Amino acid sequence: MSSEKPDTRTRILDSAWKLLESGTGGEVRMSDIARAAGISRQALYLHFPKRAELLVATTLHVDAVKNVDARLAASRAATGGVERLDAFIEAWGNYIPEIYGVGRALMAMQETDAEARHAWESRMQAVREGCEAAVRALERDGVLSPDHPGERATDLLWTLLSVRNWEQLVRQCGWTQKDYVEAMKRTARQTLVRQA
Amino acid sequence: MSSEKPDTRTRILDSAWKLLESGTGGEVRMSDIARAAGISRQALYLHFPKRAELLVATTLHVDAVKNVDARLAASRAATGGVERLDAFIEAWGNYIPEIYGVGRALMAMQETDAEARHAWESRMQAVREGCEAAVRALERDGVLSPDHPGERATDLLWTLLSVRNWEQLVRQCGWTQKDYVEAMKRTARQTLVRQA
DNA sequence: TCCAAGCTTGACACCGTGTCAAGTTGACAT
DNA sequence: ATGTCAACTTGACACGGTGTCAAGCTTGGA
Repeated sequence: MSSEKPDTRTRILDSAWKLLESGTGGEVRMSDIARAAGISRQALYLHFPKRAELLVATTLHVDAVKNVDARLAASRAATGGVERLDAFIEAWGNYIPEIYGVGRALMAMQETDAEARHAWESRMQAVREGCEAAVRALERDGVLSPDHPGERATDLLWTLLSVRNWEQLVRQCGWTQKDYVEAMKRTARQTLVRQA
Repeated sequence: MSSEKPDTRTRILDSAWKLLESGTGGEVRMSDIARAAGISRQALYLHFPKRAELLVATTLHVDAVKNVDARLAASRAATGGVERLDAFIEAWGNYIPEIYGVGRALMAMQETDAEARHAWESRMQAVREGCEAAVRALERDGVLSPDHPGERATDLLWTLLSVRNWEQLVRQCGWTQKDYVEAMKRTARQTLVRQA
């Protein structure tokens, strides 16, 4: 990793990201990425022996560029349970479109490639933990709805905030990003927060 | 269609369905289906020239066997808006696991195959219409939440009841089917029905 | 001057889909 | 018996994408 010259590697990662983001419709092939990075297909395999590895590296690269960790962590600063829930949904919800292209490719590979599946799952783990933290904050404040015992509330929130749901509402139904975030906040509050 | 002997065709469809349902982990290949049906791979292509066609035919076959239309239609019998919402969620929610195997394969092909995408979308159209009908019933009763103008309520319900969400909650989080249906009913009521 | 890293080109194996040609089998009609 | 037709068989192959391998070229540093 650290022994490698950053130049070419970064160029590859940037190209891959750009191609995946623009979502040309068809799948993005290794040869496409190589061409975009200005190297041969075989040289690309010198850097990333497997397609899945390249995809994983690209997500990490995007994460770093987009300051994902920092943005998700910041949402934990809110003191009140409900405010924290809102802040988390806002942070993650607005992050989805920025990583969607890469995530989409990783999700598509999940079905076949074990490595890709593992990568995506561990990636989602961060989100899962964010959901968990938000639910715990609600619990601490005594405002968590009694409808969802155990981990159910976390499961539900996690599912509600899935990339697939964002995809459906924003890409297919044509919602704006703002609409999406507001609706998710409202829905989460209605289902997870004990009603007075 | 009608000119074809039903025997082999049905055997193929049954085999495909069974293989897809059992979800062996890996993808189900044409050769797997042919072997299961007791014919050669090439003969399978005689019946279904494209993989997507076979998948589409299999879904229709499953639909027919499972009486999908009848079950979804029955949910419209409920008079009250809220009861109809409940009935629809119950009908569709309990139908998901029965068609999941085939749907999964079709969803996986969506990314690459236009025919598969179209088939899946037109398939989901029936669900979408069910959601629409349920929302209209709420509207007629004057109990639809004012939070969701226009088609938003339908979009939200449709997304909530997506196969992916079922997959996540039941297959990944380990919810029981009953838990899932109850939670969806509750969530739908909390978000779509005007709170007193 | 030599070496090594990083790249190049070209060839190829593997796998799954889809196609094609030629031969086999069995039912039915004359 | 003979013909014929449909459904099926085997075997071979094209295509596209991933991943591998070998051999040669270029460039910078000791």
